[in-house]
Amino acid sequence: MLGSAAMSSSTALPKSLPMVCAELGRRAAQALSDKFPAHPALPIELPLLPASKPEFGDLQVNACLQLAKPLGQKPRELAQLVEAALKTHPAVAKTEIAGPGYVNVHLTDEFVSGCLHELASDPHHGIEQLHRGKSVVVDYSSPNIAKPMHIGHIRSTIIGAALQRIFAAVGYRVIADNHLGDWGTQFGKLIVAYRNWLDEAAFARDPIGELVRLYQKFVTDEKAQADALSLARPAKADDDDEDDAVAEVTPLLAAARAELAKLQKGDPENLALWKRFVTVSLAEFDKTYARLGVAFDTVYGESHFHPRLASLVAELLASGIAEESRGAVICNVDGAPAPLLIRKADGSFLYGTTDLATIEQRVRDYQPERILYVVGTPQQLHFQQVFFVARKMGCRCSLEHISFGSMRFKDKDGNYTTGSTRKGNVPLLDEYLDLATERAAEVARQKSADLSEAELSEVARVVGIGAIKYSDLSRDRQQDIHFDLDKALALDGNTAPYMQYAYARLRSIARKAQAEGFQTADAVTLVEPAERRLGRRLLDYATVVETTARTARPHHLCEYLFDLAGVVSTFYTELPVLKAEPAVRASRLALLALVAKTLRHGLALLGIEVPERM
RNA sequence: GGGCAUUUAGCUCAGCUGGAUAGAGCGUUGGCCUCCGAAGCCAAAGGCCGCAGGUUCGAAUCCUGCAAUGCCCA
Repeated sequence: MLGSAAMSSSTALPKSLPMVCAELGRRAAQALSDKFPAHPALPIELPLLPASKPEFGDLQVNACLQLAKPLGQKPRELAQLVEAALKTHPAVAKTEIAGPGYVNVHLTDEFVSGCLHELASDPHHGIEQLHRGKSVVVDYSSPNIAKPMHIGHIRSTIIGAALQRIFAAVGYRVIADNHLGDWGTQFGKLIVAYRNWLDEAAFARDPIGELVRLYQKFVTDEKAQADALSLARPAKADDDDEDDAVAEVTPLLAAARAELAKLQKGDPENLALWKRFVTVSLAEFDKTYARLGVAFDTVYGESHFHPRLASLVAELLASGIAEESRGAVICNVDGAPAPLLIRKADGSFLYGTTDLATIEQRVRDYQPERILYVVGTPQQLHFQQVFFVARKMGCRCSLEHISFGSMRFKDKDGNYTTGSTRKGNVPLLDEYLDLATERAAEVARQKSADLSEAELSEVARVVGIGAIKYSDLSRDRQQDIHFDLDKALALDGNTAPYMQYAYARLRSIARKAQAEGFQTADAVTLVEPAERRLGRRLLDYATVVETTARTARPHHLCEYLFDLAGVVSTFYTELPVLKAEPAVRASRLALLALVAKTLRHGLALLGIEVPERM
């Protein structure tokens, strides 16, 4: 094996930040293992981290502090070995040992400039296609048939769609699946209500609205029947599962159960009605998805898996994964407080049963490396159970619950409470999008008087929808969301419009340059600190996208883009571009073009469009 | 009762596998448009990182206990 002196003879400059980090990390590790051969504490590659402050340079090595004890050395002495190995690398301008044993690395401007040049022509924008040949399933949105999408659906839809694009950007084959809630006990009620009380005109105008009205009429009328007969009813009158447990039934409930049983046996008339509910609901959902720029690869609703459930349960019983308990079929789950119920005593199946059948199909059809469920935190136990059983069934892929917190709404007193669709204090998704677009239009009319009416409405759409998406994506998923309509619709600060504005300004500068016939340089020259900082920051993009994909946390990308927009805003207020001397101007135009490209690319991954003018 | 999360500036939130003096946005205060777009830029004030122990060269980050809040299961 060659020593570190031989390794440093390589002359080719690496072409990306991840590449140089890997090379430096190997060199540093090599330097230490030359001194301490085959020591177990030594890794193959020391991690090179981004510098925690600009004055510390570009990269830093902290590992000397950790290795000091196992190697029995003083941290600073190890740091000297590492520093000596790093400072001869062609991409390194300067190194220094600081504090108790940090090694700070400053990269050369030539290296940064070379990476920028590479970036400008790279179709993947510097993002390594590390996952080519692997596939990932993203299960998201999943609204219920015959119910409108409300604001609670927005997180799953927007986060899921963003992950769909982000995974594709790092090379995965992505299968986005909308696992529709299209099968359940509510359809018995809906069929009864539809046959008895349908208002054709209302249904033609607003099919989901009419289905909701019918459903609600069923619930109130049934409740009235129960009261008249003095029958006890559970407190949660809207919970279909609760109704199943009711022993003394009203005529309406009896009818609903009968229709449900017919539907489940494949009665042609009921099946046709059910299909109608599905079709009209999907048509409505598709309108909303189009507004949001969301597109699925597959829409396998729960009903798709229904034919498989009985045999699946039988197989699980036969293999001993499931067992009978008080008439029901359950799967015990190690470490969970409760087993997974897969068949009730009355013979009906549950979400968990469908979920297992779904995993089975996905594994068979796609052999995915990962399956992600973009579903709220309340489902946590459920997924813990389902994943455990799926693994017992032989599923080897990574099953991940991409959870997010519950929505809490501000009430009249300014306190946050859990909203309720039934109380009607939860905005419908489409109305919310309308509201945001109107708000954006007001601002646009005020700030951009020179735009035509057509341009204005396009800007309002892009900015309004973008603001909504960003307000969801920029928060880490896990926590509850304190939803404040005014804040969600705000267009200043850490918001999509801030970045869209930066983009529009960059485009404006580029247009003027083109009109003047100014040249854009082939390569960027970094002279001023603000230039250097901006160029350097552009190189982080690829790593950020990779981190975002790995952790499935889009807010990392949001944070980066917001920071980049801030850095470029400072740049163009501090430094002249069009008025700089020609050579400097050409370089800055190239730099800004790259920033614009990065902003557009990153925002596109989040599903946010950018306006050329606003 | 059992389980899972959360607690960081007045408010809403970042803080990647432990690393150098804890960061944004909003709000507050003060500057900047005869100069490529003020939906912008610059600056200031504002913190026992829930509390108490522990682990170590080093803890907002890891461990234990406690408290508060939220959710799930019966």
